[in-house]
Amino acid sequence: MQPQPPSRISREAHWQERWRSAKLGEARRVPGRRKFFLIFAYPGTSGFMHIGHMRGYSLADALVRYHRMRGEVVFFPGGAHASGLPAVTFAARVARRDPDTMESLRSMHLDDTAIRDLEVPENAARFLGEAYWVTWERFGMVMDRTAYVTTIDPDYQQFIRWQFARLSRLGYLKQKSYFAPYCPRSGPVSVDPSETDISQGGSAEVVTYTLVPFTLPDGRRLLAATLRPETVFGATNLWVAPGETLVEWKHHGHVDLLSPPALAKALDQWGGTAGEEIPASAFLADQVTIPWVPHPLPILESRLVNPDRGTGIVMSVPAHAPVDWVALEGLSPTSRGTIEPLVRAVLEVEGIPQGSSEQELLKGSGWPAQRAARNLGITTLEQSSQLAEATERLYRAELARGRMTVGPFVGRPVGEARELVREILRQADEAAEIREFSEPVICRCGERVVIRRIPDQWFLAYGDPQWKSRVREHARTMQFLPPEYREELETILDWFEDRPAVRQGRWLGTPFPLDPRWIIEPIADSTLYPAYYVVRRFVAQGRLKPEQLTPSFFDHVFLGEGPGEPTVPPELQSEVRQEFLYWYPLDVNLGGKEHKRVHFPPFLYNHAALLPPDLNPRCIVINWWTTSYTGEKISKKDVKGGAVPPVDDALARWGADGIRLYHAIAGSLFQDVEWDPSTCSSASERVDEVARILRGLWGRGGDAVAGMAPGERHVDRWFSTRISEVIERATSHLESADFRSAAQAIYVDLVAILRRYEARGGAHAALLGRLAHAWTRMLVPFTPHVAEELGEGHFPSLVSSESWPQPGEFLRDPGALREEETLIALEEDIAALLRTWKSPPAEARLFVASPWKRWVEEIRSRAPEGDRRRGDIGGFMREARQDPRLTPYLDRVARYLSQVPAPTSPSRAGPQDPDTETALLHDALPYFVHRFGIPRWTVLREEDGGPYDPLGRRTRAAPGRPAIYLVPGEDPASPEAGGSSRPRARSSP
RNA sequence: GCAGGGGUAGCCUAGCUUGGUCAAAGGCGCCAGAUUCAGGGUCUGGUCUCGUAGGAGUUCGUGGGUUCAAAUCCCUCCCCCUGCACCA
Repeated sequence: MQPQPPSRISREAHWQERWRSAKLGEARRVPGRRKFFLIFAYPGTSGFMHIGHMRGYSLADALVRYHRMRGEVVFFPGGAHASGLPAVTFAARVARRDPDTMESLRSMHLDDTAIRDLEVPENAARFLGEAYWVTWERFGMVMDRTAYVTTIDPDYQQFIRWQFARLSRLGYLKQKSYFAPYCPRSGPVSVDPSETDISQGGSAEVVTYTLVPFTLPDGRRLLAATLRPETVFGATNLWVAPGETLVEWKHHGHVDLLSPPALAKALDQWGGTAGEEIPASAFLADQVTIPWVPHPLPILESRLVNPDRGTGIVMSVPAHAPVDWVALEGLSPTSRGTIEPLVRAVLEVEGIPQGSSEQELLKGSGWPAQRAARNLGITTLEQSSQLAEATERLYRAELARGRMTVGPFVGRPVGEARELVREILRQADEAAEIREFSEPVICRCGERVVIRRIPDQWFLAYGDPQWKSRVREHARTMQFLPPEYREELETILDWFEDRPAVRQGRWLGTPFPLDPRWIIEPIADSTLYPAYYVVRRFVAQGRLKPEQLTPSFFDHVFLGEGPGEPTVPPELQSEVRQEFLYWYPLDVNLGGKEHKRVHFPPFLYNHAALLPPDLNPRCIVINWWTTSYTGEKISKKDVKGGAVPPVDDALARWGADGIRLYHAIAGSLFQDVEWDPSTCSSASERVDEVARILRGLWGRGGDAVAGMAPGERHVDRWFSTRISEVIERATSHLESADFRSAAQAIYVDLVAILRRYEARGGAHAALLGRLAHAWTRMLVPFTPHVAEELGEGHFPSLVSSESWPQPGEFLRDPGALREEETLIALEEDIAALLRTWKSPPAEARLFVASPWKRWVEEIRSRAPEGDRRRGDIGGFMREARQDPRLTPYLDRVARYLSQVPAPTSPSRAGPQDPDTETALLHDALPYFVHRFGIPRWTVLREEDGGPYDPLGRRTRAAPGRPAIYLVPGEDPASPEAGGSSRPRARSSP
C-alpha cells in the first residue's frame, strides 16, 4: 500500500484554507433571511486541548453546518475564558519549567523568549486562546474569527463593567458577610484541587459546626461544637479532653469558653477578644444548664475529644452518637451511674426497608447508638475506623428517616429540626457557628490557611425570588436538549442562592466597577457574553475603540435606551444596534454537562435581568463527556500516559473527519462515552469507505440529472424511496441534535441500502447520480473535508455552501417499499431453513398464495389489533361465511386461520395480488441464485403446484409470504413436468 | 442525604417517551467463506440454546404487578456514575 501522496492533514488543511478564504464562517446579516446564532461555552485557558474536548465543539460545528445548508444565515463565534486562576496556574507551570508543559511548548516550536513571555498570566491566556482557535480550525470548524474575544481584552472588560453597573442599578448586587479562605500572611487564597495558591489541602471542605452554649453557674458559657444540634434534647453531659486548657472568648456581651485553637478560629470569624486561660479540670465539679434539657449536666473528661476540632468541647448524646455511647460505657461506675439515667432518645427512625444496610445497623434492642456500636462490634474508643463508620451510617439513617420525638419539634423530620434549632441559636447569638477545614490547608508561603469572615462581600442576588421567578418563567419557553434538563433546572433553581460576585487575590478578570479593589469572579463574567460577540466584530474591524464602549453605548445598543455614546457616530451606533437585534436572541448555547449547575443558571439569570424577554435565549444543548477507560473525563494524564493520543497524532491517524464522525457515532450526545481508539478507527474507515463508494458513483456518470422515468424496475423505486427516507430521518435527527442517529443514517444505513440495491442488480445511472449529489452534501456536517474533496468539480463552488438535500428530491413509492420488504422477509425465511441443511438443496420452489387468502387477510386486517394478533378464529369464520367469494373455500379458511398467523402489521401484507407477487419473485430470482447458491428456482401458484410439492408446504403460503419447498440435492425427486395442469412457472437461468 | 443519570447479549452501545413489526439496530471482538503467494485490507455469511422445513425454548440488574401481549408501563429492592457551589 503506498501512502496517499498528500497526507490527510495537508488535504484537510487545504479545505480549511478554502473555507477561510471564502469567508464561509463570517456572519453576514441578510435582512429577511432566517438566522441561526450558536455559541458553545468558551473554554477556560487552563492548558492544551485533547480530542475529548472536541466532542461538543465538533458537534456544534456539525449543527451549524447543517443550519447553514438549510439556508439560514449563521453566526458561530468563539472565544476564550481567560478569567480566574487557570491561566495563572499555567503561567506558574511555565515559570517553574514544568517538564510536561515545556514539552508541549517545545513541540509548538516556541523559542526561549516566547516561553518566558508565557510566565505572565495574561500572555499565557492569550496564547492558549489562540491555540484553541487553531485546534478548532484543524478539526474543520468554521467559525467567525472576527468575533473572537478573550475575557481579558479591554473591550470585553468594558462590557463587563457595564453589565455589573447595570446589575447594581437594578438592585441585583448586594453586600453581606461571607466566610472565605484566607492566609494570614498572603491574603485571600483559593482552595481548589489545582492547588494554585496552596501547597496542601486542595480537596479540603469547609465544615460548619453549630455552637451550643451551656451555661455555668457563674454565667459564663461552655460552647459545645456539634454537627447535629437537634440532638441537644438528648444531651447528658459535656466532654472535655483530659488535661485540656480552655480560654475565655469575650464577644457580643458573652464570656464563653473554648479551646485555644478554637479561639483563633472564633476571633477570625467573629471578632471579640481573648480572656483568661483556665484548665478544663477546674470545671469538672461544675454543672451546666441549657433550657432545652430538663436537668443540669455534668462535665466529664474523655479521650474522644480533640481540642483542634470544633471548640474542644463536645456535647454528649449517648442515645444517638456511637462515640458518646462507647465513651459512656468506659466511665467509672460512679460517673456511669449518674449519667445513664439521663440518657434518652430524641428521635426515631421509621420505614427502614427490609434487608437494607440500615436494618442491619439498627437491629436488636437498646439506644440507636448502642445498637449501631454493638452491630459493628465496637467496644472501645480505640476502634476509630469502625466508630467513624457507625457514626456516619447512623447519622445518615437518622437524617434520612428520622422524626423528632422530644422537644418543641416533635413530629418534624430531623433535617427540619436541625435547621430550626440552628435558627434559634442564631437568633440568640449571631456567632452560633464556627467553620473549619476538614483537613489542614497550607498556603504556598507555608502559613496555615484559615477561614475568615468578610463582612462586606458582594453577592449576585440569585436567591432573589422575583429574579428567580423571571428565570423560571423564561425557561418554560425554552427548548432543552436533553429534555430532562428542564426538570433538573427547576430543582437547581430551587436551591440556587446568592453567589459571591467578586473576590480578591491574584487572578485574572475585570475590576469591579463599584470597588476596583475587587475582581469580578470568573463565573460571573461569562453570562451575557453572546451579546458581546456581536459588538466585538466592530471592534475587530477597527470601527469601534474600547474606550468608546461606555455604559451609555451599551445601554443604547443592547436596550435602545438613551442617545448612546457621543464619540460614536450615530449611524454606526444604530448599525450596531440593528446587528444586535438581528442576531439576538441566541438560538443555541451548547456546553458540557459540568455547566448544568455552574454556567447555565447564571447565563439565564443575567439574560433575564438585563434583556427584554423576547431577546432571551431559545435553546440549551448539553453534551456529555468523552471519558477515559477509568470513567473519568479525559485529562492531561491520559494523553501523557498514552491512553489518548495527542491532537497531532490523532489527526494524522484518523483525520479530522474520522474523529468528528467518531464523536457523532460513538454514543448519544447525552451520555458519557468511553474513548475507544478501535471505534475511532472504524469511524475513520467508514469515512474512507463512503468516500470510495461515492467516488465510484460520481465516476459512473454521476452528474446525470435525469429524473426517474415511469416504469422503472421496482428495485429502483424501492431504492429511491429508501434514499428519500434516509434524508428525511437524517434531517429530523439533526433537528433534535440526535447526531448519532443522523450519522448512522448517512454513513451506515445508506451504505447498506446501496449494497442491497447493487446486489439486487440495480443500476439506474440517473438515480445513482442523484444519490451521489445528495449524499455528498449530506457528508458536510460530520465529515466536511471529504465532502469537499468528493464534490470538487461537481458543484459550482464549495459543497459546504450547498443546500441540504430534501426528501422530495427522490421519488417515493410505498408500494415498492412493501414489496421489497416481502422479499427481505422471504430471504430471512430461506436463510433460516438453510441453517439446518447440511448440504445445499438442488432447487427452491416458491408458492404464491391463492387469491382467497388475500380476502381472508382483508377480514383479519379489519379486526382490532389485539384480536388480529390473538386470532379470534371463531369471529373471523363468522365473517368469512358472510363473504360469498370465500364460500368455496370455507374448509381451508379455517385451517389457514389456525395455521398461519396474521402479518404483524397491514403494511407487511405484501403485494396486493398474486400476479404482482409472482412478478416480484421472478425479478428477484437472479439475486437469490447468487445469494443462496441454490442453482435452480421455480415460482409457482399455490393452486398449481400440487405435483411439485411432495411435502405439502404450499398450504403455508400467505399473501406476501410465499411457501417454500427446498428440493434435496441428491434426490431429484421432482416430477419434471407432467402435472395435470401446466404450471405457470419459469425457472431461473 | 439531596438532585440528575444509568444497569440490554463476550465488550461498547441503540431501543424504553408513543407496549405488539424485538432474539432485540450499529460497532468492536470472534468464527467460516470469497478475493490474495501470504499478511493486511475489503466483501459475504454466522455469532443465546436446541432443531435437516421457515420452528421451539430461555433472555434485556432483582422480585412482584398491570395486559391477550412488557426490554418498553407501575411498584419493590440491589448496584453503578455525576453534581452538591465560588471550582473553570
